[in-house]
Amino acid sequence: MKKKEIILRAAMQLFARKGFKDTSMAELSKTTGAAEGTIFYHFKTKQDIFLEILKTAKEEILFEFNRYTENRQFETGIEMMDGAISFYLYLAGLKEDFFLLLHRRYPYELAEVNPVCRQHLESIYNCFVDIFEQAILAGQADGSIAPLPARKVALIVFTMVDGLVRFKLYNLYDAGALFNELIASCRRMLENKPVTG
Amino acid sequence: MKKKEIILRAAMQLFARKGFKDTSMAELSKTTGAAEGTIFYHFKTKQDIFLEILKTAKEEILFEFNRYTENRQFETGIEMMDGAISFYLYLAGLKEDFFLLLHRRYPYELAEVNPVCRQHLESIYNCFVDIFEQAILAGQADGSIAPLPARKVALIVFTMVDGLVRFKLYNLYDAGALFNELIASCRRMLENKPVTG
DNA sequence: AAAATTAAACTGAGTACTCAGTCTGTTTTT
DNA sequence: AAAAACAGACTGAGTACTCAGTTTAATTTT
Repeated sequence: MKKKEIILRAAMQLFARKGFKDTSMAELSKTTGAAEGTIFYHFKTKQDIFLEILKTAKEEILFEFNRYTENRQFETGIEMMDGAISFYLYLAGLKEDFFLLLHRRYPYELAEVNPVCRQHLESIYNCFVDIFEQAILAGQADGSIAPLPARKVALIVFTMVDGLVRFKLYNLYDAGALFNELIASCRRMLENKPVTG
Repeated sequence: MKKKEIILRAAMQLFARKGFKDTSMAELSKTTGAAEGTIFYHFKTKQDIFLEILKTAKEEILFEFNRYTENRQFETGIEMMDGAISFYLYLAGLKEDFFLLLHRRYPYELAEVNPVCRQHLESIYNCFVDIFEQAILAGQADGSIAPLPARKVALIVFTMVDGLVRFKLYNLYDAGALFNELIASCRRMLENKPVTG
């Protein structure tokens, strides 16, 4: 593995676990074995390291998302939603450091002044919400999901699932204990209840 | 207003908007008009300022919660839930800086090594989740809410509402546009559907 | 009521330290 | 030998916190 990639990976871990500001170049140099000069040879600034992490992660998530949608077939939209929630939680476990980073304030503060950062973040979030929206639209087509405003409800489902991830990352509650109830709650929220009579 | 209180209020605003680490004592000194020495006369360390902010905020939230529960009467548990959600969003608007602070990583990182911080945070979160749980229990007593595990579902509702607050605070989506749909989604999730036949 | 005493609040220059980023030079690759 | 990659000492700005001393306010003594 090239020094540049070693630096990127270590920086992602440190920025996620300790925060951007609380990670010094000296520390990054020490953990990677690369001299500080080497780091600044590959990246112009500390911020540039962060932006490249975000770009790489975005591409990896889009890749994982495509792999997920390709390999799965669901009977109904509501089952697709179960799968989407599971996928998000699976991804949060697979890329825990990145999700930790996404739950820090730094990316959003940078996004307010840096359009490149904003675009990366938007791509990532749109990708996530799209997953849920597509499940809802599919469910509405096959009749398993009620006729609700798809995008809005997708956002609400996203806040639920992402909130669970936050609980887990911040060690607030045992997120695993809530998983089944989360799936069941989503079903009650979305399911089509045919009007009788 | 005493210097000490001026310092506390300014520190809350700065810690919330800029972050704990990114707020220097020099800046706090400048915005309050108090010399740096004065700040350290009133607080032993920078961290102590944060802990006192948390303690004060906790007391204020408990006070607001009591005022809320005293002055309201609801017909059914499900209506009480609507009120609880509105209360949370109202509080998040009233004490925006504090909610910004609560959505930073610093409090939770400190909580992992500082038991006083952890206890303050637990009191605050338990208070919030209690509000939702009480509504669910009331609704189950009067038959308006389905027999679900009250605490777990209360946590899920909390993640939804707090997620909406996060959207608003981080300027990710227009939270106001989701309010009505959030209330409706919660109702679908909780409502008792009597079995016919 | 004026003066003397005490205590609390406040000040800002100073301290030791950390930081991102630079500079100069060496090694490795082409 | 030229170019790319690497190394680490160095810089100057910024950091939380200290301390010796000053100002202000309250209390006691005359």
